[in-house]
Amino acid sequence: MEQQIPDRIRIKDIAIMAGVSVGTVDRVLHNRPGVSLASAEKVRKILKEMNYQPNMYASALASNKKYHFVCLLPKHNEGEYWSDVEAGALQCMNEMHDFHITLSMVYYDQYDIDSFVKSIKLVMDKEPDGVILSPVEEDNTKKLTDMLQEKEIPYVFIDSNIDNLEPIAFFGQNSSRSGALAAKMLLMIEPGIKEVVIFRQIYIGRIGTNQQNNRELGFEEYMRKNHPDCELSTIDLAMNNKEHDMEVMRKYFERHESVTIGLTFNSKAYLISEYLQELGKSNFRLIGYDLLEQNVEFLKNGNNIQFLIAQQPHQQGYRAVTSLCDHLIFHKEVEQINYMPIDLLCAENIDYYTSLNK
Amino acid sequence: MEQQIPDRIRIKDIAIMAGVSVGTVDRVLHNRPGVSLASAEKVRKILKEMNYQPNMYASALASNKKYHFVCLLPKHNEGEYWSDVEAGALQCMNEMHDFHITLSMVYYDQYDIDSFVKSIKLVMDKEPDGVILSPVEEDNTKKLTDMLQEKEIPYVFIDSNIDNLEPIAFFGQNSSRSGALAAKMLLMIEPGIKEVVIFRQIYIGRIGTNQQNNRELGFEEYMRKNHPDCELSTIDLAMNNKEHDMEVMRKYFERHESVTIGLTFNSKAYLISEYLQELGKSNFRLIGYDLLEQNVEFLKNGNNIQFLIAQQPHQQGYRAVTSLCDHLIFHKEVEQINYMPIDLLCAENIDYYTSLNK
DNA sequence: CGTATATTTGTGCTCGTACACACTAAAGGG
DNA sequence: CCCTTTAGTGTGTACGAGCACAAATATACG
Repeated sequence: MEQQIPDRIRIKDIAIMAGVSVGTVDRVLHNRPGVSLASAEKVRKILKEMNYQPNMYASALASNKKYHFVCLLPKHNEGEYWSDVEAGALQCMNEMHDFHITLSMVYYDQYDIDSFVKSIKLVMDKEPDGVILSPVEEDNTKKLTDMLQEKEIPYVFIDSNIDNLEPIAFFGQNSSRSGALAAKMLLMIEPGIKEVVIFRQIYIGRIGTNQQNNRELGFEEYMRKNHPDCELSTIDLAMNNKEHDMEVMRKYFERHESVTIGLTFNSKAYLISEYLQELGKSNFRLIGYDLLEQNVEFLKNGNNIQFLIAQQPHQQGYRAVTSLCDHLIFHKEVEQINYMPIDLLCAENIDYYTSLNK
Repeated sequence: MEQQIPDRIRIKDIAIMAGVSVGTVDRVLHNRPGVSLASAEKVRKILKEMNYQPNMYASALASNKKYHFVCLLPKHNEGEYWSDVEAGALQCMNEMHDFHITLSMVYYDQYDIDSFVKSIKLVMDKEPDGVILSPVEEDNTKKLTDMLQEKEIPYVFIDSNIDNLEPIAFFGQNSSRSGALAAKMLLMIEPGIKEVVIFRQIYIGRIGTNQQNNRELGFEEYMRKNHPDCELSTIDLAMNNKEHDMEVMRKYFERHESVTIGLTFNSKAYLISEYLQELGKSNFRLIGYDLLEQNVEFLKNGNNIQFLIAQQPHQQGYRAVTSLCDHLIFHKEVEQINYMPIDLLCAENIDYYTSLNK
């Protein structure tokens, strides 16, 4: 009925047991040269036997090593998706401050390839000990990661992963699976659905992550398997040009009067809801992504948005910093592929979600 | 585009600025006597101005204080709900080990009032510095909390809260709200539903938490408001007496042939699914609670269970320990009421949930 | 065999905080 | 006026680990 853990073994204890001094144990622990093979093996054996775990607080205190991390994210405004990621990373940095960690942000323009390429230099100039980034497509991302790899600087991917590159960790959602969940909820809302529309955000010259695409692919696959009779139509929107978008919407609904349910695989559900309101379609139902303040508001008020699928961006940022610390400071194994939960929010459970994830 | 935090101010720095020695600053920080009013105020002023934050690692290192926590939970088997809570608490203890924290478990029999009363002495005998418990009904819980309060031992409630008592923190779900979510999902599965059945777990002489009841109440209220025409029937099951339960089920379905959807507000959905299978009702649909291994298995395989509502028990245990540490060691404000997220799981998103919450 | 040079091992100070103890200065008592 | 008391203040050591440097031992070479 009880569980206790004995007082921890110190370097000193190991030294005594091995019949050497703390200095020698220290050298073994840090793989520093200047230890005879005999001593080294004796110490290593006892370390293993005793399952020595360093007191990382004492270690951080004694160590003068400073670690500087750089976090490279798309430029964003307050309240947008990326600001949650950033907040998570900053919070973790603050909590880890006594381990001599600092973190600086670098931003690139998601819609401008040059901007990312330029930011590579900005990142390298800071001589980081670790980098967190939201990757763009493979070729340009590789330009950065190759430089990092050469200098043996570990890096972490956030949001989307690239198979051929080797981050120490990736945090993000399994997009195609979350698309499947969207499909499942769609079929719950309207089991016999005949036609559904996907509101796409289209960028010109975008160096986009392919989250949106993968979600859509996962959605399509699920629909093909479970409800192949449903017709899938799409609307391509700019999302930053209201006149253009409204025109496109109007045209679409002229020919598709009967469509009353739609999805959007980006985070702009609130915007589409605004469009829909303006078109007098307040009964149109939407499934969207990400808990932007505006999305949440529309979800709560029952304005079109039925469900939002979320992926704990704050946690992603937080854990990205954590994994760099684990890797560099605590020398712990770091799990490489970390899929975040696919959270399903509606008006009934949204209130208790946000409180814990900020 | 950059954010840095300056090196932290130390006690030494404060001492110099205040024109006193570190000893004096130390006395002020710990509210120890032996400081003149003038010095005390000078130091306090500078502490505030400089927003001094102690290096808690150095502090833990220097301090010889040991903290022993006791966690009082219902007796349980591996894989049941409470084992997740326990695992979370133990994990946190391990991570906090260098702060000289130990944790011991005490269990009581959920179905035996005496057992809880007896466990009170077991808890007190350990002379804990903090206690985590899953409360029973008010009167008996108060017997313990009064003793704790008298010795000024802080305590944390897990799972359910009791309004008149004063834990430093509570972690649990808003049960009635989660009942509302269950109702919402029910109405999605079958919008025009005419009758639904609630599978109740009935204890004889139980000193139960009232989670199950509150969920049911929340469910009923939501139904009354949004779909008053639906008839709500109930089946009272023992859940530990198959013959009896099967008999009750058979009788029920003789008179309610057409009911094809049900809910259970306890964690035994898998058991009901087993019963249903045996009755040849594989198309019956269920909404249940808590991610027991068996529940998850049935959810994945599509055996009756459509949705499971979860509440991050592991997190509850983890954060309960955290809040005791924050309160006792780090002297941080602790949020008193902490509602956990109401997580909604189905076959499509269950895989990515568990990985992060264990 | 003695000296120079590696190689290996041990010592001592440091990090920021806690706390016991030593010290100072002022007040009170004889 | 000296001695004790007490309030207020300062100092030194400890915590566990890291790391520079000193010390001791082993090896090489004339």
